Amino acid sequence: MTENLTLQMDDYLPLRDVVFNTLREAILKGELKPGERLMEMHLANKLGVSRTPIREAIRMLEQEGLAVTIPRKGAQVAKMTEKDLQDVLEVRDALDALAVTCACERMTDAQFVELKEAMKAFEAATRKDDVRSIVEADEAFHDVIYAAAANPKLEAIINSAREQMYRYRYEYVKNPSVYSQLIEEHKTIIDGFDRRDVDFLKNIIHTHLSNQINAVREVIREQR
Amino acid sequence: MTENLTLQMDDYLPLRDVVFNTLREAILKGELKPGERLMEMHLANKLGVSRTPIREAIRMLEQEGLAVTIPRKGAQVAKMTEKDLQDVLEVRDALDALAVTCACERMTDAQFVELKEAMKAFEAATRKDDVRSIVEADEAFHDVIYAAAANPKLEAIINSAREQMYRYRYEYVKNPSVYSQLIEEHKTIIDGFDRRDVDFLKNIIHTHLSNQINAVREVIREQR
DNA sequence: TTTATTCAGATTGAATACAAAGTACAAGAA
DNA sequence: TTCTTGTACTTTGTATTCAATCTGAATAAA
Repeated sequence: MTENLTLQMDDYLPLRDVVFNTLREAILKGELKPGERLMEMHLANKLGVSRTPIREAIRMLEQEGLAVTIPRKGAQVAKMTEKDLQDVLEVRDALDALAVTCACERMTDAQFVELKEAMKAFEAATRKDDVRSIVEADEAFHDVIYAAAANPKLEAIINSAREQMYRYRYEYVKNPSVYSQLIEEHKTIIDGFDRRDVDFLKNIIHTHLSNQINAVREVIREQR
Repeated sequence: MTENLTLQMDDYLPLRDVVFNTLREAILKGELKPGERLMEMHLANKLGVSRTPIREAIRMLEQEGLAVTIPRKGAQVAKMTEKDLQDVLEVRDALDALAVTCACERMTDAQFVELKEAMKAFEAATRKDDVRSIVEADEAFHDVIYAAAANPKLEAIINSAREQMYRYRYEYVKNPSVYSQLIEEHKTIIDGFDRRDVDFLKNIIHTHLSNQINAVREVIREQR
């Protein structure tokens, strides 16, 4: 359990949402580790709220696939097996293929500019060598593509899919040797959009994803 | 030792789950209509429980996309616009394509038999002319395919996607004139699996899905 | 008439209280 | 020793309570 779980009091947001965001972040960043128990009283004390908003937040995490509850035993941070990872990546591959297909058709010039800027921001983040900003910059880059796909439902589903592997992704990005490769891939993606070459893009995205498998797989192996 | 004390402790379900299932069913069957308010006290009285499990169930529905909550105003059954439907179908098309691709590779002989049986069950259900059993039989048919894909994550994501349009689907299936078409399509799908013809299957599934669009679109238009 | 304003009732948000079940561990029996 | 079993303690499940906020109708003001 992490020592400094503190609530980000973005007022006028119900506590359940604040708690949800806090726990979600903690899980994705690895502060709450897979298999770790989510005890209501403990979290309530830690966050200075009652059990009620904690419980509601847990129900939400559960539905997101980030927590698993066993009745009368409590919740814990969801674990992910290698098979789970494989499965999610299979899905993301298909969804990302759809996303680039849509984005290729629908991306506006402004969004293309945005994508190039996100690319630069990512490059800058890798130079800062701060894992958190790198992950966020990468996320932002892909968000531009998802937004360009102009399909909010797709966006939501991709987000829930990628969320499930993001905890492991943090570990992946911790390794500076992958930075240059990621930058290269992002550049190639921009090139693909420039030429509006759907098949090329699908390929790149596929590579981009599968490159992550082995590294993340390593992390999962360790955790057992 | 008492050998056959079949303790069904396993089927104990917390009230929140019972409530969740009940509300979910009610929404999918159209008993709770899009836009209808989900008032905690009201539901609590109706179901004979306190507000606590109701609130937790609402949080779960929310995460499933079946309800929308406005802080301090309450929850209501999620509405779906035509655009939403289009978007979800686009996603389902991609996911179902993945599902048949995987299923084509991985389907066992036993599962193929199961599929043929699900087909017969569906045909039988259409003869009974009971909307609920028809929808369930159709669901079961596709479940066999999803199971054969051997990817639980994919299954879960497809389920959440199709759940979002199932309420409208009920309306679609109410029209007996589509029965024969559905039966025909199911037969063709079985044929495709028999020949292990992925491209053919993707095509059929695509048709199968897009056939639903107009009918469901009609329902959505009416509701405004 | 129309527009503010106030206030009571309705409804949600959060905390607390109590009940039921699970867990851990020590004492005693085999 | 090892295995029960009883018991105190934890933790979850559900209900209840209290507080905050919203809604809408009645009233007052323009």
